Amino acid sequence: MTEPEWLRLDRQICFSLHAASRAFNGVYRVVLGDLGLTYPQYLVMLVLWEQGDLPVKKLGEQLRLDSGTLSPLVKRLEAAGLVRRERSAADERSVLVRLTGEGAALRERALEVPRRIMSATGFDPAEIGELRERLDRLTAALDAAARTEATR
Amino acid sequence: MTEPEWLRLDRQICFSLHAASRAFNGVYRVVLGDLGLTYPQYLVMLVLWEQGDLPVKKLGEQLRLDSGTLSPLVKRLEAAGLVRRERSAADERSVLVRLTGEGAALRERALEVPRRIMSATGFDPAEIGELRERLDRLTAALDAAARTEATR
DNA sequence: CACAATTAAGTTGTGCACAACTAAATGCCG
DNA sequence: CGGCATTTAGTTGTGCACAACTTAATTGTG
Repeated sequence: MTEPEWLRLDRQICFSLHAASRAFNGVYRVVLGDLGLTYPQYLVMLVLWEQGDLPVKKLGEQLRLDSGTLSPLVKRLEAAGLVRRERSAADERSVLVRLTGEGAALRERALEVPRRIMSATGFDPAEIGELRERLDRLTAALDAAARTEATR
Repeated sequence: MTEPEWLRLDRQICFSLHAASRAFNGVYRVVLGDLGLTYPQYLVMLVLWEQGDLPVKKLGEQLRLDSGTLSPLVKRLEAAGLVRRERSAADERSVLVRLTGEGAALRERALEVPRRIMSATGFDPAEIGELRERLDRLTAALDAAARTEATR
C-alpha cells in the first residue's frame, strides 16, 4: 500500500467515527429535547438515578470527565432545578450532587428514551452489544496508547 | 426486561460511543500535536490534500460541517499559514480555500499519522474495516431517524 | 505540632458543534 | 428590467472537552 493510500484510508476511519459520534449526538438532541437535557447532562442524570447522590469527584470518575467540564454542567442542572449542590460536612473540599424531587421525577419521562434511541440505530440488541464490546476494547487500547505516546 | 434495566443498558451504549469518540480524539491530539493541528483541522487538511483547493461550501459537504464551524476553523488554518482564503472572481459569494506551500508541505509530515493511529487502536486492518462499515451503517440509520423524529 | 504534598472543586482560555441569525451576491420570474 | 427568493459566508450565543491554573481543605511526615 502506498503512503497516499494510507492517508485516504485514515480519513475514512477517523471520519467514520467522528461522523457516528455526531450522528448519535444529533438523535439524542432530538429525543432529549423534550426533557430539556443535553446528551452529557443526560449521562449525569443516568448515573444519579442509578447510584443516588454522589460527590462531583465520583461523577467524574464514572463519566471520565474532569471538574472543568462537570462544574459548569452541574451548575446548569442546578439552575434547571434538577439537582442541588451541597458542601459535604465531613470533608469541606467535596461537593455532593443531590437529586431534587423534580430531578428524581424526570426519571419517569426518561424511561422511553432508550427504546427510541435503540430503534433509531436500526440495530438489534445483539448487534448493539457486539458494537459496544468492540468500542470498549477500542477505547481501552486508545487510552493506553495515548498514555504511552504522551510519555514517549 | 424491566424499564430500569433499559436505562442501565442505554447508559452503557451511549456511554461506550461517547467514550470511544473522546478516546480517539485524545490519541489524535497527541499524534497531531507535533503538526500543530487539531483533529477537525486535520480532517480539513486531508480533504484539501486529496482533492485540491475547494470552496468552503464543498468542504462543508465533504465533512458535514456548516459554516458556523468551518469559518473560524479555516481562519485558524489561515492564521497558521497553511491555507489562504480567496473570494472567487466568478461568484463573489464563494470563498476558495487554497493550500499554501507550507500547507502542501505539511502533507509529508502527516504521512506517518495513519500508521500511528492504526497501531494505537490495536486492531488489524480487517477489524478496522468491519468497524468502519458498522459505524457508517449506524450513522446512516441515525441520520435518517433524526430527520424522522424531528418532523414527528 | 508544623508544614509540605495531595486532593476536590472551580476558573480561565482555546477550540469544536450547532442553532439562529445577518449580509451580500446571484438567480429567476413576471 | 425589477424585485424577490435562494445561496454562500460569516456572526452570535450556548454548551461540551480539555489543558493549565487557582483556592481551600485535608493528609502525611519529619
